[in-house]
Amino acid sequence: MVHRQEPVGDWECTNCENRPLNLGATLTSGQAFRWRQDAAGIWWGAVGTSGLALWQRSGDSRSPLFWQTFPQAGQRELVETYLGLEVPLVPLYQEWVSAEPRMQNAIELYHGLRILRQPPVECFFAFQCATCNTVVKIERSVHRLALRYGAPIEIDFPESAESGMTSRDDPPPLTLPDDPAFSFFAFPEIETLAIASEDALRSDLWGYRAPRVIALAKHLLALGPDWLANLHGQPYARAKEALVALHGIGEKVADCICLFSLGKDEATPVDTHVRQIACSLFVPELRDKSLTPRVYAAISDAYQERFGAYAGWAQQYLFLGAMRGKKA
DNA sequence: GCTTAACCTGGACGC
DNA sequence: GCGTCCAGGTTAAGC
Repeated sequence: MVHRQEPVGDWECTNCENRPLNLGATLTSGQAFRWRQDAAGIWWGAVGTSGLALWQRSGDSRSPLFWQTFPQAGQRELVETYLGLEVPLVPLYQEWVSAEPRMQNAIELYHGLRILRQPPVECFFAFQCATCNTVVKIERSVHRLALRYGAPIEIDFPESAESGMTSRDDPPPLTLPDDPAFSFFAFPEIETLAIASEDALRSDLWGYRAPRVIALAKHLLALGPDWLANLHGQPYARAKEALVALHGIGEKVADCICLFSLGKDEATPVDTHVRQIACSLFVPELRDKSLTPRVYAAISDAYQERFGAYAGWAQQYLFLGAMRGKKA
């Protein structure tokens, strides 16, 4: 990885006029853990074996999305798929508010928030780290895992561009910060994780989750290299059932994998925050109940009955509101 | 079928 | 400075 302080390429642009996007909320809403924003407001991250730089006018969900991919330029489909830009949000907002008027505030706050379509392997292992942990520490652990076992992604363009900010609506020059935090690595292969060192993972703050990561990688290898990716083509219920059958995967993590990487838009991961929201809005009778499988199912059903095929998307708006409210 | 404890770690908080 | 609590869960044992 070569750090450069001169521009590394031209921005490309996707028009978001009819597809609102809230880049900041989407990348910081606890779906993915390896995005970093530089001082110029550019988001840098890795998707598969590609590096991405993304920029949008702050606070404007209808601003065009400016992007660049590395080392191969022009991967528009990768960018649009990853950000779930094909989903028409505005009609969904109308449906959600009709079903639950108290959604209006969350929609206004996070207008353009989208569910990511992440590579399944990264999502699968990143959420192993989420058990009994904080978002800051999950980010640190996942970043260190990629740093230790992932392949470096070159962000080094042969043709540098003379891009300059000509108005406040233009993106800043695309310049990679000279900071190790902005080094990018592909997420490790399953084969690599299967022979990873437990001690190394523990030193990367994976704690008691370290042996589970290695065991799950071995299990995935035994199931076949495409087993996880093939769940994409299965119905939600079947995909979740297959995931929960793995030792170490519970309902919540299975739903996270389904929603954030397998395209199961109706999946509603029920964590402590989502549960509290559901009990305050929809199912107060479950407020004092333990989160048994039956209660988990009742809470999931409450979201899915109200918000239908995109219940997971709707729930993410409420979840982010709860998370941000707690931080504030 | 429900409750409880154990599992790592570090930041927040109270004293 | 130190002790305690808690954080986007899962599992297994005990009742």
